[in-house]
Amino acid sequence: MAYRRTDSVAARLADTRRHILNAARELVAEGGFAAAQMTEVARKAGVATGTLYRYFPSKEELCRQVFREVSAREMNVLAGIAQGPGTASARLESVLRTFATRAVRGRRLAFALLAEPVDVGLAEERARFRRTHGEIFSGILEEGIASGEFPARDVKVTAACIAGAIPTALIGPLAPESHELDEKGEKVVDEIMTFCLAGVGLLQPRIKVKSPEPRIGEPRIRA
Amino acid sequence: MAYRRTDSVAARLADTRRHILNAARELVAEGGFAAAQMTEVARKAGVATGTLYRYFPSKEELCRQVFREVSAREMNVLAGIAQGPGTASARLESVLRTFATRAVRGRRLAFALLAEPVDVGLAEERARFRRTHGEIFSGILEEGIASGEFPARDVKVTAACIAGAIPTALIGPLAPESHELDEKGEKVVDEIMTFCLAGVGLLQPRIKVKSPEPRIGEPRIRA
DNA sequence: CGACAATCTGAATCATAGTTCATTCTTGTA
DNA sequence: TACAAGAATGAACTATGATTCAGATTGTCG
Repeated sequence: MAYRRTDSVAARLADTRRHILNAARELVAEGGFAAAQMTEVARKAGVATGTLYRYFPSKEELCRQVFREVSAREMNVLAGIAQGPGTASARLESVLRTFATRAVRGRRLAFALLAEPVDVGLAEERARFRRTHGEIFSGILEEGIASGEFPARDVKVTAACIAGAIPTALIGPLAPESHELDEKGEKVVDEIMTFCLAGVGLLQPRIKVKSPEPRIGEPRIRA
Repeated sequence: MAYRRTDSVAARLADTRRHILNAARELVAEGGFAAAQMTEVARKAGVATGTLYRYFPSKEELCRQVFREVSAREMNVLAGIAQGPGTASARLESVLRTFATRAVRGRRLAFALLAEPVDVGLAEERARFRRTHGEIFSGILEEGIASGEFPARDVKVTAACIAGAIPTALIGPLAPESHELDEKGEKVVDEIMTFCLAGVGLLQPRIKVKSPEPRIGEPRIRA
C-alpha cells in the first residue's frame, strides 16, 4: 500500500478550502465580486495562486460557491420564516421586512448579490437566487389565497414583482457609495413593504384580516 | 488655405457615424451587448476597426451611446403618455402597460437594456435609465396623490418599486431563450399591472375613480 | 530512513478583446 | 496637377487577469 489520505490531512485540506472560501467571501463583502481576483483571494487566504486551482476548477466556480453560500444563508432565514407559524399575511410581512432589513444591514454584500455588475456565470447564480426568492413568496401567497387572506392572483408573477421591487427600491440607497440608508433605512423599508403588501391586495383587504400571532420584534407597518 | 471640411464630407462623416451606431444597435438587438464587439461592429458597419476610434473614443462610449439612444426612445414614449391628458391613474395605467408591452415586443433589446449582464459603464447607464423611469412614475404619482386618486406615499420609493417589479417579473420570460411570452405575454402584463396598481393603492380605491379618457387600444386591466 | 505520492508554489504563459499607429487612400485648394 | 491635410485601414500591440506547470515541499508507509 502506497499512500492513504489521513484524517489530519483531510482536515487540513478542508480547512484550506474554508480559508479560501472565507477569504473570497470577505473580499466580496468589502469590494464586491469585482474585488475577488484570484491573486487577491490567494493572498488573503495565505496560499499560492496555483493552490486555488487545486480546490476550485476555475474562478467562476469559486465565485459561484461563494455566491451560493452567502445567498443560501439569506434564503434559509427567509424560508424559516415562511415555514414558521402564523397567518400567511403575517409571514409575508415578516419575510419582506426581514429581506429588506437584512439587505440594508449587510449593505455591500447585498449589493453584490443583488445588483453589482457581474459576468454571466454569476448572473445565472443570481437568477437562481431570485427564483428562489420567488418560490418562497409564491408559497406564502398560495397559502394566503387558499385561506382567503389575499385575492386570487398569478402567484408566480406576483412573487417576481416582489422579488424585483425590493432590491430595486433599495439599490440606489444600496449602492456602495450611498449613505442614504444610514438614517432613512427604516422608513424606506416601511415604504417598500407598504407597496408590496398593497400589491398582493393586503392593505385594503375586502375582509379585514386579523393577524393572530404578531411576532415579537416585528412591528406592524404603519397603516 | 489648405483644407476645409466641405458639407459633403461632413455629411459622409455623419453618415458613417450613423452606420456605426446602427450596426452596433443591430448587434445588440440580436445578441445583446455581449455581441457588440468592436471587430463585429466594424464589420457590420463596413468600416475598419480603427475607424471606430475616429468616431468614438472607446468601446464603452460607443455602447453607452447605443444604450442612450435606445433607452431614450422608450423613455420618450413613456414621458409622452405621462405628460398627456387623462387622470393620473389612467396615465399610470397606460404607462405601465406600455412599458411592459413594449418590453415584451422588443424582447431581446429589452433584455439587453434591463437585465443582461453588462460591465460597469453600461450598468451606470442602466441605472440612469431606471432612475428616469422612476421619475416618470413619480411625477404621475405625485399628481395622483395631489388629486386624491392615490393615497399619500413616498413617491420615490414607490416609483422605484414599480421600476423594479416590471422588469423582474418579465425577466424570466424575457430571457432570450425563453418563449414563454409568445403566448402568455398579455396575461403576464396584466398580472404585473394588477400588482403595481394595487401597490400604489389604486385597485381598491377609497373613492371610486372614474377615468374620463380611456385610450383607444389601451384596454382596462381586468378588475 | 528512503521512495513514492500528494500537495503547494508563483513566475511564466495564455486568452480575449480593446486599442494603437504607420501606412495608404481621399479630399480640398492653389 | 501638385501637394497638404484629413480620413480610413487593419495588422500589430497591449492590458488585464485567469490559468498552467515544472520544480520544491510535505506527508505516508514499508
